Amino acid sequence: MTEKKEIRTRFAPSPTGELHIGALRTALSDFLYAKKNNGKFILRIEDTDQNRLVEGAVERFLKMLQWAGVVPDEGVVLDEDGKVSQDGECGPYIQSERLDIYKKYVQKLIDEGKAYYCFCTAERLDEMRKNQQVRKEAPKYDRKCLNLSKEEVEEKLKNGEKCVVRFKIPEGKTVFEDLVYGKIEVENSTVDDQIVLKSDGFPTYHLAVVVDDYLMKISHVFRGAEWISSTPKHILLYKAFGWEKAMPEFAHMPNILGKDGKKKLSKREGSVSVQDFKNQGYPPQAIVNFIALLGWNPKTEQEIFTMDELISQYDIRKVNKSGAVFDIKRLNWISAQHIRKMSIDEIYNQALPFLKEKEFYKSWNTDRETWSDKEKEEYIKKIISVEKDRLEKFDQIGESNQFFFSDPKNISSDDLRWKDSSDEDMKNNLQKAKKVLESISESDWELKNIEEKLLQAAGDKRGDLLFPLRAALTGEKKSPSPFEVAWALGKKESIKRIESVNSAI
RNA sequence: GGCGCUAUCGUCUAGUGGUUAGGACACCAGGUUUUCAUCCUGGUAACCGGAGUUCGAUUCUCCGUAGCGCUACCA
Repeated sequence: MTEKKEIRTRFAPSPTGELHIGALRTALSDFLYAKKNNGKFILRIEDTDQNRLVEGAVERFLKMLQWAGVVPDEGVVLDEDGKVSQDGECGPYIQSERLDIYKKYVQKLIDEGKAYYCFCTAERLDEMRKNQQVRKEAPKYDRKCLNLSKEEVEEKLKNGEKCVVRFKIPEGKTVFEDLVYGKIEVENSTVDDQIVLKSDGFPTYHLAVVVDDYLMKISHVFRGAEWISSTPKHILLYKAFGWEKAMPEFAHMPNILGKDGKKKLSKREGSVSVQDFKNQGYPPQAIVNFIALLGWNPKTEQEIFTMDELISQYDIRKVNKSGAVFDIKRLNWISAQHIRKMSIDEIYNQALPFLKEKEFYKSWNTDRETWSDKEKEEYIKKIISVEKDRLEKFDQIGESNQFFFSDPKNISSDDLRWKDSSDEDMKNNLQKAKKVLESISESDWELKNIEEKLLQAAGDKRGDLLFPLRAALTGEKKSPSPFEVAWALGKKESIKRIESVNSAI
């Protein structure tokens, strides 16, 4: 008989800065839950504090969500041209454009005696709180203005006295079931008569969030744990409006903690904004995988997830209650796993912007005037396939294998030496390696062939042949295998490098 | 101070009224490998404390302790 309620989740950030990694996690929960249940994921902007607005923040939020693949279905979205726009039946989705709506509902509360005007000055409130502190009482508004007569209120309003509207918290006890934290009970007497409408005509968060979630038919509210103690205010507001039946489910998410394991992850310990992680070259899939696993864990022992796998397996009810420390080493590992699973083309597309910033790339690039773009691309892709299993994030591309982009640095015979072989042996072996490589035609210049031929020539004394070759090709004490390096470098360059080393020692 | 919440290896976590308390990251040691990385094998390492309930508590209850959050005309 009862129709199943449509699942509608929302992410409702304040445009006061960059998208925090913790906020992305909340948004991800919203997104995953909506997708799993065939629902809608809505983005609303909560800009009721006009003093803290940051220029361009909304657009940057949206861009980061898009990067992460956490894209809203409704509300404030990016249009085809990447411009901020709004889409949906329940708009506007920006709170500063909904002032009339809030005023109407506040008036309703006042008319029904559930809210009242308050003309107290900031000074008086400060004084009051100070005294309460001294008396070791909970700081709470003393309801002075609740006793104002109708005439007094009208008089003051007529005189244009500055005022706010407060919600009159009813007596009793508020109990609710949080999807993550379970049952939470609060005595209403410990809750302050919350300001719902500020003197500048803007609502506070508490009023706006309730009105909007109701009007936008939000079924589930996922938000940070810092909102737990405010939730009773919101529930009481739903009741005051008579919207109990439409009340959403609440799920509060524990904080992501910094290294000390106590405080919230903060700027002083490095990256906190999604933009920072993007700039460092983490693939978005890795960030999503990592934050999904922070405070949550599937039944299986699986560690690496695609977005689709997360959608089918993520369960908000299984999210942990305690905060989780952000462990960058684990992120790096997860990131490396994702990069390994990517195709060469995919890595190329994502890593190229990082490579282009590198000095060693820039000079290599200018030295390759005669190369076509296609030749360059092919070369870079070969390097990527060599580095693929060694990469944690895209900005590491080329970094530890710069010999691909410039001549190897000068190496001494000791750098070439395998165990205790003599200089003479090394020279002979380099000659031998060179001959082997020369015997492979350009069209047969494949990794498999190169490896096969070299191993054949080396017999059971692999190090004698391969170590000097590798060192000659790279000029480094450590590097990928000589097969891979020779293959990526190409026949001509490989032979050239062997020759130049051979004549130097 | 008041209110609320939390507590398993260093970290992310699984788990149960009786388990050798499991996995992953990190770390350490071996092995494979021409070096590096990968890969394989092994290892170190945890139930915050105290009572109570119970034949038996990491698990249930209470009390501590510690930490976090809220306590704004911020969200």
